[in-house]
Amino acid sequence: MPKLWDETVESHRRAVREAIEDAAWSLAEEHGLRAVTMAKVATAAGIARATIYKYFADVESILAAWHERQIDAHLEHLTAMAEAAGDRESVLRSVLGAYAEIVARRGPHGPELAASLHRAGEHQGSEAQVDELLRRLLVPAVDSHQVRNDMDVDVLVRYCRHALGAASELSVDGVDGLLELTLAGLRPRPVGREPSDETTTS
Amino acid sequence: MPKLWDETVESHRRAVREAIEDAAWSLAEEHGLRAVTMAKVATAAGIARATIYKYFADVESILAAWHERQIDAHLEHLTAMAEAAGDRESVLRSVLGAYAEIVARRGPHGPELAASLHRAGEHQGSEAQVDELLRRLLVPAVDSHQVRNDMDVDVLVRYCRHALGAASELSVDGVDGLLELTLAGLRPRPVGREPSDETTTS
DNA sequence: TGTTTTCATAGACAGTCTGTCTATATTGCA
DNA sequence: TGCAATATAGACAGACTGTCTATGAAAACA
Repeated sequence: MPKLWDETVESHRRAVREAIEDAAWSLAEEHGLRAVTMAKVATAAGIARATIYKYFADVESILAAWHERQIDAHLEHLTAMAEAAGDRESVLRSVLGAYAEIVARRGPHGPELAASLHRAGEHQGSEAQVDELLRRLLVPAVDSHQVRNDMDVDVLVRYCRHALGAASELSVDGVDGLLELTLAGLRPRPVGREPSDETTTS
Repeated sequence: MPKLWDETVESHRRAVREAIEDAAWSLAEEHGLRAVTMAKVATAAGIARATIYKYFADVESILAAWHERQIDAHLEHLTAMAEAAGDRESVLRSVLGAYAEIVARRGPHGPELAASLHRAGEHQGSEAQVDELLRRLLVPAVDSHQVRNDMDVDVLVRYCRHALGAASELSVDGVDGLLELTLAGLRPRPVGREPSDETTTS
């Protein structure tokens, strides 16, 4: 509910934009994605329906913008963590843990929204950026043999993101175990042990 | 395009149902979920718009039914595999591998549809059944110490399903590596090794 | 065979949402 | 003060929905 014309034009427009995004998200959260209409968003945001079209083309754009805002904030958090001091092992652990926590916190509604936005071509915005962050973390870890090197890094990255994505269905205390499992998958295979099948990397 | 009245009434209705479902899916695949309307589905299926309402209440129901049909077929396949002869290790491997392959084959459109259907309350239909299958496989494996037992089985199950879900973004040859990673996460921690931090499970 | 039941159909209907376009009013800015 | 940008209510056509007819066609039954 932004006041009419608060201070400067630019800040006003930004305030209205955010009010629209928040209203849309809150409607989606409460009544489901399908129930979000331009008219309801406008009402909830406290503006006229006609006005909303000067900010967004359709409902999807609104939710996509909201989503991007969230992602940006999360990415900032994760990036800061990735650049923090500490040995590679613990940095990797803390970043992956933080990601899992984010996923867990946004709950079951998160994937739903993300998937709906997927198709809108906004795919580049979120997962790809997480992937890039993970890759920057994993490459040196692979080189220094802290993470198995018998695998394409692409696969490692997708594995991490998806495995930790399970946090969306887990309670907060399950997340620790999930992180442990995921990290265990990354560890280099112990050499000279495990006399079963595929010892050679094929 | 089912012929008018083929043989018996029941088989006719089944044929029409499937024609509707297939038409809806093909529209969704081609033009996106949002573009699927009852009118277009009816036209594509070769029936009148009014008729379609005697089979399905709305677009979501149609896609949900299509999805369920696919899932059922896949689950049958996986279940057969799970009950096949062989040691636990290789059965687990083949079932997980088969699941990953299914996910990879349905491509990037799969998660999109599944997520949209999620919210419709159809959640019970697919993931839960996969989870149950995985659980039946994992519990004895945990008991016989072929899979780590320091973790809630629930977490193991979610981990498996999500990690293998990464196959949706991978090419077919990446799937092998993904399976390897996932299985590595499941293996019991080697006792008495790894003198780093968390040696005790705590 | 004729009768009855089941189904498909076209068309109409009100209701909702969309996207656009007015004319008018308000506010910031120079 | 005047100009440019914005917000607004209202109107509008178009699309989709869900329901309801009346009509006809095909199948099932006796």
